[in-house]
Amino acid sequence: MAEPGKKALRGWRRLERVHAFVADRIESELKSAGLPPLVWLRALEELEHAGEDGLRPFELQRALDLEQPAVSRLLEKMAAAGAVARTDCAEDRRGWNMTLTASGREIRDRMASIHAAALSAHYLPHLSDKQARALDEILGEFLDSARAAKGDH
Amino acid sequence: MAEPGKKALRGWRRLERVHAFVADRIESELKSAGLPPLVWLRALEELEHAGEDGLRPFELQRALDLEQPAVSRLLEKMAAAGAVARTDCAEDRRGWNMTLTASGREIRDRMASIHAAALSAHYLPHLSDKQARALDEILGEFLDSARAAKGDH
DNA sequence: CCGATTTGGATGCAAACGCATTCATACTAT
DNA sequence: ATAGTATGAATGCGTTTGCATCCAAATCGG
Repeated sequence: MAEPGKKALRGWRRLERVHAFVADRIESELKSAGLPPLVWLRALEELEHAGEDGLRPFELQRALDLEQPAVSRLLEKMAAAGAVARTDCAEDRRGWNMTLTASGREIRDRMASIHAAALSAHYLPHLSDKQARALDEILGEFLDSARAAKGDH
Repeated sequence: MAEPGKKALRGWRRLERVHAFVADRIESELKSAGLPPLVWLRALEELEHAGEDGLRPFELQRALDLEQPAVSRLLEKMAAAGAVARTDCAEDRRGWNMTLTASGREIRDRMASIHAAALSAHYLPHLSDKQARALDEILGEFLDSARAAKGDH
């Protein structure tokens, strides 16, 4: 294989570092606020977005791109914490619908607030508006292209 | 706090997704080639870059931004695999110098090759040259800015 | 010099994760 | 109907991680 462009490779390393830098700070600020890890926020947002009936575990799995046992255990913990409720699933007795509870919404709000604060403190200050827009656009096109590549197997 | 710009926040989410997408593929291609995880490559590269005397564990820790026990165990495994060697440290009898072995260089080469192939397959194709350059530059400035922010405590 | 503190590194333990397996239900074809 | 397969979800187990602690050597203060 031809050696890939130096600049492009360096870009990937930098992306790794930026991700590690910001993700680290988000997680640690959630933790020091006594809140669960970031993946809960993703899950709670998916459930909120899904509306009344909630989601089946396997739907959440696809949305979050996690391994199946990870979802199983995540939901177990979230249910134990009262953030979600299992309701019987009429059309498939193997599974359940997981729905957001009032307490889950409260947790979601507190997490979202810490999350936004962490980004305001550790992400936004390091980008100009122009850079932030360019980044968003480039990464958006990356993801579109990657999804297309996955599509045509 | 004021609500941060929508575009900028979306940019962060996208960065997370791109990172997860590419990192996942790198790790899984290393694994299916029977090679150790990506962090070994980082460590081996640091050691190579450090030259003759190698590095102390705590130096590696700073370079890789890992927790101290993680480095301790990583080096334990790398030593067990013959990729690195511990040599006594003259100037501080608490620690060692870790140096690269011939076998470590060989592992490094094989990992670097898989790594480059994975990026060629899963990262580069989704960016134009222009986008890759822009990304590299924006993230470079981000990291400079972030480092500066850490510097002035 | 000598006690107190700091720093480099390892280790014990509990929680988290990845993988394979298992169980139950749903689908499919004959 | 029924055998065979495929899918949703949970669980057991070995490995990895994170945190706190611990030990030893180095540094600092008197």
